[in-house]
Amino acid sequence: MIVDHWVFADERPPDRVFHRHAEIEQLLRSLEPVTDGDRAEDVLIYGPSGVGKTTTAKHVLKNRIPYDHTDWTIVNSSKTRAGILHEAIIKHPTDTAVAPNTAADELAATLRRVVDRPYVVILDEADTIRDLSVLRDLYEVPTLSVVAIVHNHREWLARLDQELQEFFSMRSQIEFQRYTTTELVDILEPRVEHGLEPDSITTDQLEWVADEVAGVARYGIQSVLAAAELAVERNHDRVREVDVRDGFDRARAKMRESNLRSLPFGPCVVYELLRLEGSGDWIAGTHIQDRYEDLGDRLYADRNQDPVSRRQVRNYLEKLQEYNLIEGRNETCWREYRVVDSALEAPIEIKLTVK
DNA sequence: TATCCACCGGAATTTATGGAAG
DNA sequence: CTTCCATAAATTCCGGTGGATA
Repeated sequence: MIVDHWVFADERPPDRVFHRHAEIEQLLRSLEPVTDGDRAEDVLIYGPSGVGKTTTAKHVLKNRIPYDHTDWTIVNSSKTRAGILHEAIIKHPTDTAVAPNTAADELAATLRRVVDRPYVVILDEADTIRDLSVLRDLYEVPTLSVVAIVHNHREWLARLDQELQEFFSMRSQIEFQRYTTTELVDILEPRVEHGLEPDSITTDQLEWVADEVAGVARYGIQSVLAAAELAVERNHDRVREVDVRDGFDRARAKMRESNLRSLPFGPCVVYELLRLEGSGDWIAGTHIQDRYEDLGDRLYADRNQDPVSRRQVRNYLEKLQEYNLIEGRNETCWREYRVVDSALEAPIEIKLTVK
């Protein structure tokens, strides 16, 4: 049934980009000056997750711009001013060596010195950048241009200071909308063709998946894989309706599980506390904080760490929500939480002694 | 209705850690 | 070894909120 898992991996770029023609053309127009060796126009790309923003930007830079005209890179692991400048320097083809703890001003100077022809820096997940003044540093590099990729462009622009805000508002903004069902089917089909045996899954079933995942490609791809996996486990010779139906849950569960595994010990403790105390029911935020305080050192008994403050427990709860592991309700006072999947255990062991 | 109080979460500040340069 | 600069995590501070109490 499944002939190639890699086809479904998040990191795998698609063979071609579907249904982003208008967006590609618009991006190309902004980047056009680089073919004459000039600085490109800066671009703001926005839209929800999983709709091809990063994929499209990468595709355009990689395949649609002649390489001998332009250097480019994608920056997404760094969230601070110095981190972004550092990444932009070391990823520049001049291979400049620079220490990771250099002062930010110095990094900005180095970048200005090193870049002497068009250089496009893609700022992926730019809404998570802490210090947006880095945009000014980048702007002060004569031939450097920025492609910023964000979820909410209004919020992002609001965080900029007056001058930068005006600057970016004047530049081209490209909106990416959710894929329609038929568009998403076109995206799923080549993966199915290369990743599964022929006739493993019907077009109707793909349409169902595309519809269910509301235009989010990543979720759709994982759902197809999950359905195929279930079919294999159940000895079905092709994907059946029940496999598709259960595939959605499995896909979500897998995404949650990998999220949970990526979290450090502290948030895991709070997660596990909430899971064991609540068994799926809503629990007052204060109660979790109380329990955490009561248990105190015992939670960290076999670790070289101390328990953290109540405030930090609240930060953990917020983080767990971002990762879709828990839900919260009541915005102001009397906040309550519950785990999304009470069967999902954190990869740690804690003992809940007397209540 | 007026006052009180616990809680939430934003923002500023401190702490822990680590690499590089002097 | 000490100093400098960086980051991420944690703590401290505090204003807004809204139920509780008199």
